[in-house]
Amino acid sequence: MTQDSPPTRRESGDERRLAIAAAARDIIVEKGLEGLRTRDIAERVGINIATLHYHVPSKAELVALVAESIRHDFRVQAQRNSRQGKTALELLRLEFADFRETTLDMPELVIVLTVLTEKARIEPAIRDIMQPMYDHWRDEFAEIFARGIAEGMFRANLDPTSAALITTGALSDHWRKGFSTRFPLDLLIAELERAFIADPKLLEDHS
Amino acid sequence: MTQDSPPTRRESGDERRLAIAAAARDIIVEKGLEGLRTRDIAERVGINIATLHYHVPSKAELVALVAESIRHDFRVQAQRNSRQGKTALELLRLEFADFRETTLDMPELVIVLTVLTEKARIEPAIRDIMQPMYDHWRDEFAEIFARGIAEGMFRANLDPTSAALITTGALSDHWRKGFSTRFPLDLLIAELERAFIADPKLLEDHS
DNA sequence: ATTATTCTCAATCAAATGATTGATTGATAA
DNA sequence: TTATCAATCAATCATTTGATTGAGAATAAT
Repeated sequence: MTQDSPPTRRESGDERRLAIAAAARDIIVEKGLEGLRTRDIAERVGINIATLHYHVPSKAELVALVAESIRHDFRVQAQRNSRQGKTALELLRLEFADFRETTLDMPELVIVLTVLTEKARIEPAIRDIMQPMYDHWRDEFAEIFARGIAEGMFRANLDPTSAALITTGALSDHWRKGFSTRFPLDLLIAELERAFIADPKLLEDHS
Repeated sequence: MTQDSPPTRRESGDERRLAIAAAARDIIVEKGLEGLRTRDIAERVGINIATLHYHVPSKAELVALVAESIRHDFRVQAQRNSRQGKTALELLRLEFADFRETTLDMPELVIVLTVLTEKARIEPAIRDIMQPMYDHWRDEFAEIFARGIAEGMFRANLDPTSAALITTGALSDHWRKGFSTRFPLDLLIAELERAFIADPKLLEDHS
């Protein structure tokens, strides 16, 4: 009776909230935000509904919790590779590599991001969390493009912000439509490079 | 008593279904798909819930009806301008103009499209309706790019499908984030042109 | 005029759903 | 040891919500 699976194991508040967020994300991936039920989350975590409400008071706060967990995951992901002493083109390729890794390692992350982005349109609290994520991503590209123009590597008539929006838009859209025919990401990225580079001869091929 | 607003004016089945779809779309824009309630639709149309169910048997069919109505609107929109005897660049600009018109005239249309695209991830019946729309849009761009390369107007190293995905992705993403800082669409489109054109000198400016 | 069909509603159901209550258990500090 | 707090659950509430029933009008067909 002592070696059995712990009958009433107790988790700390933070652990529980993490588990709740994870379960909620799983369900959002499976059934979308409409199909998200507090009962289902509680069941998946293995706790009572009342316990769920003890840790996360309302459903609105639950969705906010999920949004925060997404933001956290992206922050972690964004800090994996060093950005020191690299040319603009190298930085651009680093961004592309990061994106490829993320979509490969955690495709669900990207689905939940999409769902919450739509929710952000309606719920200001969610918007306040999601908006800065996109802004930051876009600004990163914009800065890379600006530097690349100064280096003479990218087109002189390139508008950094527009190019950044095109890039993030194309990448977002690519993963968003993961359900449909998955076009090779590498081809898309190669075309993006050609779109912004000053001279094709500058494009040494990279593995 | 005869000039008054008709007390029990009867609509034909088709008219009612149109009104129901329109009301549903309004509510989706306001509250998202989660906030879509049959009662709210009935109230907005001015009919009883039972009457709603008479015309549209279930909620699933209701969402499908909305999807169909979206498809219909896009079909109509796509056939406004003639595509006869135009160069690839002219065709590309026509596509851009169509997009600009649509997002200006019916921004809600685009919101509902986004919502249903997410729904399509989960619901095969909706996917079957939405998927061809995106495919068609992308193919249209791809064909324009292919022709433009043959004409020598677009870059010789351009991959038509990739370029089409970048274009539709960038445009989709732009309207999707309508809630946030609305970056000028014209700047985005101008950058897209520069990204695919063979020689900047070929870009005569257009009003 | 009579019949059939289409359209409409008041009333109601059954299930789902977010949330609360009141009590219990384990850990922690005094 | 005892008082306090954090974590948990069974039971239940109050609405919400998609859907149905059964009956009655308006319209069209014969």
